[in-house]
Amino acid sequence: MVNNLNNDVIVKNDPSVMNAITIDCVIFGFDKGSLEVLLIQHGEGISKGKWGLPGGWINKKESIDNAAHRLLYELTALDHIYLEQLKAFGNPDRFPLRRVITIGYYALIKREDYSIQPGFTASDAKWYKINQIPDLIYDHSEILTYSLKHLRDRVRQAPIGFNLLPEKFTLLQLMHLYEEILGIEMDKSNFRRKILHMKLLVALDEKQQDVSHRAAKLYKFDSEIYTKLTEKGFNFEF
Amino acid sequence: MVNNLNNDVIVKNDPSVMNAITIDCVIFGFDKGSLEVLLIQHGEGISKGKWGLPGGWINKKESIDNAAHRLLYELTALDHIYLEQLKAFGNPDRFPLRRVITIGYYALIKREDYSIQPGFTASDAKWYKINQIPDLIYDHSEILTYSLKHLRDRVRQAPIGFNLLPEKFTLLQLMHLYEEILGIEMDKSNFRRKILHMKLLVALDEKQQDVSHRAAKLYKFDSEIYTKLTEKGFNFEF
DNA sequence: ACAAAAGTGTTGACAATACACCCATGT
DNA sequence: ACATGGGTGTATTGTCAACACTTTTGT
Repeated sequence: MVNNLNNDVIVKNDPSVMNAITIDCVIFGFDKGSLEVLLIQHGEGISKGKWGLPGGWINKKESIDNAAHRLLYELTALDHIYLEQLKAFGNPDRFPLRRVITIGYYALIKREDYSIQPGFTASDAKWYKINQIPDLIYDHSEILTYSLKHLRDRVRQAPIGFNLLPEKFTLLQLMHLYEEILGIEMDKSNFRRKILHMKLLVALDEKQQDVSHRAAKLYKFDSEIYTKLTEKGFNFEF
Repeated sequence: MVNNLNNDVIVKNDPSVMNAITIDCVIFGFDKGSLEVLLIQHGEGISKGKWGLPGGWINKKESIDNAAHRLLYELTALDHIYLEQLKAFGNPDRFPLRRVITIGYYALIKREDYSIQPGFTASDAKWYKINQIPDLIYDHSEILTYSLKHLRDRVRQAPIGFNLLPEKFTLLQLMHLYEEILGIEMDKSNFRRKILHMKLLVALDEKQQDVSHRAAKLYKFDSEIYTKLTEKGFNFEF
């Protein structure tokens, strides 16, 4: 399932597919305090053995957003994923065989909802910590760098970080997420005040289980509240 | 010069050109207190007489950014323009004849540097005030709406508004620009304090000429200062 | 003198930061 | 009892918005 997404395996002549445009996805996850990216190893073709971003071709009859969702579903078996277009990457020589422009997307997924199925044949899929990324094929490093920068900007201006966490989370987990993504240290007390003051979180009647210290209260993000607040002019900012 | 940019005139079979991807540019200008967009009227083809965004095809050997710059130069004869990619638009039926994906760009130009040359034959190019836009071909309204939203976001987070003003401007001109783009009213005194406090502007030893009231001091934007400040962690924000 | 816009000063409300401290719980 | 993280309180400083006021200049 994974390896049919290697977009250099075959130069497509399938007429139901656009043959000069691909989609590449940067899929972010968050696990044990680290921001990670899902990479796949190409099993065949000119870049056999090398790692790259999961991607694929666009069908003639689907929108590009649809194509991205479809590819993501084919890869992770996850639906209703947070997904946004980054931008198009179009250096004339980015793809060695011929001129192919790619449209970058990035997705945020809850790691708890997803377990990797290793691909067929020689292909492999693996999570890499953001500071331990191997050399990538084509211009995929550039795409990844761009998406990381974009994520850092976005996460400050819209409440999208929640998409990386489980449904229920503690305030400190949320803070650690921000610290990891932004690469800064934050003050516990001030973070609590700020995030609670926004009233985007719903406090649950539940606490952490099986922790070797005082259990923290669990919260969840309420996107309805957020929608209502933005309509009133509220602006998320970190 | 203008009408060869109408991207529906001929379905290109030229092998030196990518034939399933175009570029469309939203070109913003600012004149007499109004935000405006440059539109062109198609002279031939299926959408003859209709207005749309200037756009064109991508040469096989040029990057997409280059293509956008080239098209912009061909259209406005202006060089060194502020230009940024918006995103790709790819609904399967956005273009009536066949599947074409377009990459949107937006540009900010100083109206004083530019005077429209009317196109050949029946084509025309014209500035439209942002709230008097006619019906546009294809999905160009969507692209314009998106770029306007994007401009409003961007202008708050980076000092790009200056690209719409003359080299030398007064603080009130700058404020009116922000008011027009953001659609809000601002306080003169607070605006001055805020913008001067950022120390991005250089006060010139010059004043307005030929005004029938007290002449205001002229300022210019110094992008070097901005670069240095951002390196130190400064963050433009409005 | 007065209109029109330039430019300054003051205030109160509120948010950001730093930091000290107490609380609950498992080992 | 102590380590670990959960959670509260406070004092200081800075920023934002509202608005009243003075200055300059052309007519």
